[in-house]
Amino acid sequence: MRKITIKEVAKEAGVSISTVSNALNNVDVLNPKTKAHILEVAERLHYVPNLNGRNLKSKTTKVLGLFVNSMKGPYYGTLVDTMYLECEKNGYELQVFISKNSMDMMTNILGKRVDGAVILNGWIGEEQETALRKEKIPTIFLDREICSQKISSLVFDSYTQGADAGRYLLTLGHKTFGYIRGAENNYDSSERFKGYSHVLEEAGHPLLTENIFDGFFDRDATYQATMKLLEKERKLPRAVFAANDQSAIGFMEALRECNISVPEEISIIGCDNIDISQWFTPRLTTIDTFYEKQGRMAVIQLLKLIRGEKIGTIQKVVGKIIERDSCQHA
Amino acid sequence: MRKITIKEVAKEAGVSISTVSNALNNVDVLNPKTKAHILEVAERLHYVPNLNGRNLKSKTTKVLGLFVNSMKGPYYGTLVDTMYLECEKNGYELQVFISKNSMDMMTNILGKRVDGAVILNGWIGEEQETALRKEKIPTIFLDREICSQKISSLVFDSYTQGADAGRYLLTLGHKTFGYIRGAENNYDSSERFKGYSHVLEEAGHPLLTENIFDGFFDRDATYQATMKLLEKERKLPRAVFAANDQSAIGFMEALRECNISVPEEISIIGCDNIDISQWFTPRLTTIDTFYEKQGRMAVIQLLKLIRGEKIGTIQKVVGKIIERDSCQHA
DNA sequence: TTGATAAATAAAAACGTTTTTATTTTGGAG
DNA sequence: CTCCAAAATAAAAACGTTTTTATTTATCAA
Repeated sequence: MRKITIKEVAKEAGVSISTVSNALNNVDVLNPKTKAHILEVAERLHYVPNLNGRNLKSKTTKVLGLFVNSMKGPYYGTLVDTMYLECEKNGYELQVFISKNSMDMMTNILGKRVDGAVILNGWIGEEQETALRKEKIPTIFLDREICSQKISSLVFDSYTQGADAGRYLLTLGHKTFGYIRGAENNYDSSERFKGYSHVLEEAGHPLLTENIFDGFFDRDATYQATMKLLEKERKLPRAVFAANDQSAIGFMEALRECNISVPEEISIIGCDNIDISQWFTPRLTTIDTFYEKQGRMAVIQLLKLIRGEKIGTIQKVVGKIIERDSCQHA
Repeated sequence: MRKITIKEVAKEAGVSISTVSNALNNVDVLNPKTKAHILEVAERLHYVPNLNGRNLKSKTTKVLGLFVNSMKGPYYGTLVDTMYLECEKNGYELQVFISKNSMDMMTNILGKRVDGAVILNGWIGEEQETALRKEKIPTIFLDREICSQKISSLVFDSYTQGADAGRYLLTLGHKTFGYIRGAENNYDSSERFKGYSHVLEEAGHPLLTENIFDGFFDRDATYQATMKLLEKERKLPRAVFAANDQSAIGFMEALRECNISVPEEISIIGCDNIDISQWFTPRLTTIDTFYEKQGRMAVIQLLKLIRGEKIGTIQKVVGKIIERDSCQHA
């Protein structure tokens, strides 16, 4: 049994291939009867169009691509699922491209495998940015602020989140502060740091370098680092802001292990409001970044760029503090 | 500035397009000097091959596809990341196709967008299965047992997992048992159920219908369902097996809310050994399903099918009980 | 030098579609 | 009937590659 192409369908139905194509893409130029007949034949032969041929000629794929270098962590699943929902609503497919090297990513984008791209944490540099700009590929960046005709940014307002966290802890009367930072060179982590430290500085309680800890956005890494820290018997700050909830939780786990009680001895506020933060004991005070919303907005904005309804902009999603049980007055 | 195709590169380099193609795909039939020159020109013009054209003609994509209907939950991230690693090692790309309808999925597979497919939870039926078999598309199923020339299954030995859980709880001397099942019609959930209930039955302590609870593999759903259940003041079984860790944790959270202590009043064993199970209090006794291993094995097996080195088989990954703090003697 | 062979390059065909252009068929008005 | 326009269909071109086949150029033994 040979491979069924549009040619076989045409032959079997006794029409030309262009007529089959028209029937398939419901162009309403056909006699309804012929169309029905062709569709019946296609169905019977189990014809499935070759997407490479189709996409090559039509220069469109109806696919949006999400480009990431990993899927680990509670964040991605939600992001993908909300993006999918919005794509489906608009007749687009969603495909996720995993890649730790920016070349594969660029090949897929510039090689026309998608109509538009959402880039989360490709380690892409100046060169790739300009390539995307020049080729006018509709693109949304989730991890940096850049914008051009076909490129939009949709980032968390991380600076303000940091500032809010700082102000909140100050309101509670704390005087010594710590920060658990995320991955190096990460936009969100460094913005949160800037906002946080700026507010503390202004209030006359600057963040000391020795109180900046590494968490890498990771629960386990933070746990390990904190345990190591605690071996040294050094004095900890009274209030801590973690760059994300996972770090906050890893931190609290280490503290619990060492019988340091939260929030009595240390207040801690996280960021992201991931599912688990409301289940942990003590329930984690955190900043809701509305990251489910981000996925939806990214798709909506990307479709506008594709359709040419809008040119690129930089949008910032503001967060909101969720008060729970991990912070208390000094 | 027009779009750069292989034709532009050929003209600029003063050679034919077939020569450019040869240079690009490092076929070693070219004069090294010409090849270097062509590569230099391609680089300078920022040439990127159109993947649709390439894949159309060459009939291969060097892409493996993972087909799922959702990405939520701690399981997927790990699966994807381990699959990616194995793909990369073998010169393949990994792309994840999200889709809640089986048609999109089939279009992508039969439409030749991937060289092989790993199917996790497409709701695919008889018809799709035979289509895949007939077309001889290399495929790995992670959610059912089927096999043919180009189709392999790689499932958890869920029956044995269930039986092991049952035996373990029996060993601890328990007499009344419960089961928190997963999504309806789910292979793993029903296999675990079969193994579990069979062992209990044989031991003379059959699982009562009233002690089968709905968890849908979901922490929150299980929590809600359990809270509802506890309103009724009915007697709970002394030992419970949950179809996955998330359910186990949702269950324990509800119990804690109602001041029922684990493991003193109820012993509970989960399944999967997700990250969080070792962090939860009490630390969850569970069955390690080695699902990171599954991702790697799936890719390895799929590549063998693609290369024609092997024909389809059904493989079962056996699990192992991890004893922690959520179970104790009756 | 010549001729044969190998090496290097070019030309043409093919992949499976959609799109553009051309042709045939149909349906009325006169 | 005949003719013309509209409707329906078919033919041909195009999309950007790789692969197959053909041609040119270089190499070297006689």
